[in-house]
Amino acid sequence: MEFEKLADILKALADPTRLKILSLLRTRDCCVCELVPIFNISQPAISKHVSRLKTAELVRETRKGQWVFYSINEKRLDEIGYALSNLPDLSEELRKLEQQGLTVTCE
Amino acid sequence: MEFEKLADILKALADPTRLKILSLLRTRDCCVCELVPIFNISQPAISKHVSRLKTAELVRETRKGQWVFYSINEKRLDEIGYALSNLPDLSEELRKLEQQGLTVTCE
DNA sequence: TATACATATAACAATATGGTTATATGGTTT
DNA sequence: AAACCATATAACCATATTGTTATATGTATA
Repeated sequence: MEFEKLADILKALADPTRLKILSLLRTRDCCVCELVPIFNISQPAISKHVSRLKTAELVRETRKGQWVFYSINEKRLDEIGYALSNLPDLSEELRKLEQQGLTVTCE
Repeated sequence: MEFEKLADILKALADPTRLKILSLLRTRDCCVCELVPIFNISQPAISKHVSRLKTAELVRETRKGQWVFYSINEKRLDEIGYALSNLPDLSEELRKLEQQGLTVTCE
């Protein structure tokens, strides 16, 4: 995964409210009106948080009557964990740097 | 790991420049003056990025003469991957919600 | 159809983020 | 001591983030 895209998904994860929402969704799918009383922020704030998670494909939504239920995309979460433990090999960049004589040698 | 702390570390990771710096450090330790020509941002910008990574304990620094070499803390990175795949169980919170009659049932 | 409820969007404010240039600090070398 | 090089910090700016309140939209129901 490219750095820009990985960074975007990490930004979606990098908020305590959104992490707690994801944790809650591990137990079961929830709709916005269930999440609101758990946090002390407004309904639009919760709505924006789940929307951010949806954009990053960390959750999916399903409308059921007047409610919209959100579910966690565990696969996406594992994908990110994997990407972090397997960051790309950039030794080629460092070799180029060396060819330009820009590396620091220091025994 | 608590949500606040995990979010802080994820914020440190959630930037393409910092992700690339971490990738470079996988190959070998680097000092700031080696990183600067790889990116087209200023030396102080790079300095602030590595400082952010250091605060999150994602890198460690070692002074060698006039240079400061940064090394990756792979353990920390794996820790985060693990935390993401094992978010806490908040079923208790949802049980409380149910007792308050705030859950939505919808067959 | 009118009303009610759940969710999303708009407009705004305060703060955080990521860059800049200028300058200070720490260590090396002449 | 003076000059030099690497790095960090300060002051600043533009933009992004995260919350607010007010309002629009979508669906169900009296």
